[in-house]
Amino acid sequence: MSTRTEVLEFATLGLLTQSPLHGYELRKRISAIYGPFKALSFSMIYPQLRRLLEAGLIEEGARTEARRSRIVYRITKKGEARFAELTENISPDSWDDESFEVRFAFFGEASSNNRVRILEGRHRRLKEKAEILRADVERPNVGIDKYLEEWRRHSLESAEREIAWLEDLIQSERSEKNERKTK
Amino acid sequence: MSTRTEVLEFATLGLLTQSPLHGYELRKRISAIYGPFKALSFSMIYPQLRRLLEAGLIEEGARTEARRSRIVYRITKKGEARFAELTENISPDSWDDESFEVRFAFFGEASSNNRVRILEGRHRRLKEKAEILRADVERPNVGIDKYLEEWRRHSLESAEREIAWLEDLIQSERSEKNERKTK
DNA sequence: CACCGATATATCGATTCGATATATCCAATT
DNA sequence: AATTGGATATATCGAATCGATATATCGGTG
Repeated sequence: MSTRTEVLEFATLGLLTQSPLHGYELRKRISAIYGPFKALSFSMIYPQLRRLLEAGLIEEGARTEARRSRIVYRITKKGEARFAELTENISPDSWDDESFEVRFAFFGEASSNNRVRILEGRHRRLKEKAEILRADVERPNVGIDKYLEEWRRHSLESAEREIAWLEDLIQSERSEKNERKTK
Repeated sequence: MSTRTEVLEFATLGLLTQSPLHGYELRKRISAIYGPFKALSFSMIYPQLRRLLEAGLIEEGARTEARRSRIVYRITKKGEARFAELTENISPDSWDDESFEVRFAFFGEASSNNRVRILEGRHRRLKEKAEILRADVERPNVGIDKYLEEWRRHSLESAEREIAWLEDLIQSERSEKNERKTK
């Protein structure tokens, strides 16, 4: 799941697993995952839907008479299988900001093992990032712009906060799992 | 400064203001501004340098005999003027993540007034973002995935921390200015 | 019932990325 | 002294992606 196209395929199948949708609504929901000020462009959505349709991963639902110009898509068996496959299939790209964001938004669909693996991967990646930033920040700096340094300090803090957040999540994933076991 | 090309032009001129550089080194330094795991691609750098050369904003420095395949560029008067112009010319795009990051990295080159204006703009933008997230998080949620909600909560916290960070910076910018005045 | 903003699908040119090619420099190894 | 390999350095191409815009319909308001 490295390119945006792949991330989009995952998000599309994931959302259609929950309920049938048309392109416009799909775009809104994916944009909502990305958060404010970061919408997904239409030119990705519609060609994408056609691709998935041709591949038999989604199918056209019944067109309501009321809104003629609206095409509702629902997921097929094949599409569900593909989504499950993508969910299981974690690559190092999954720790990238956007990939992680989307994977995280569909955690409800994944297994607990899977959730933990993804959280740990993201955790590892951020640890690496933090180490690099820390080395930059703590090095006695000669001739480095003080504002750039200040930005790095802030980035380091952000990374550390996300690391702590991930640790909490991993913790609670694990304890939930144990609870289920001992029940 | 909306497109990546424009951000890159700003960063290039800014770095060349500080010292002459060749493409490879330029790319490394711009990537350093972006932080770990987010490099700039070569296909942006070299065509960009040619454009700036043609526009007379940069010029080829003396080629050292030692390293034949290395072309060092330095900024021209015209280039310096252009950089000053870009520094002053703030648009709403300047509050976008990437634009702000780069502008911030060249704060040393800007006037104090300019610094404050940029910080305040970013502050405004993040306030807006935080409000939207807060509304989402605090709304009694029916049927929203608990992980997506958790992600929003985390995003809100990050935004709030950056807001506080910006407020500190604005504060210290202002007090420095006053100190200079009263001297 | 006329208007307008939100809904809905669609496409195009321009931008940007990712992968790769080619060659050089330099330090370590043999 | 020759060889190897990894970092340095410039360059380009096709594919992916964006941003802007066109077109039409829907639903509520005056």
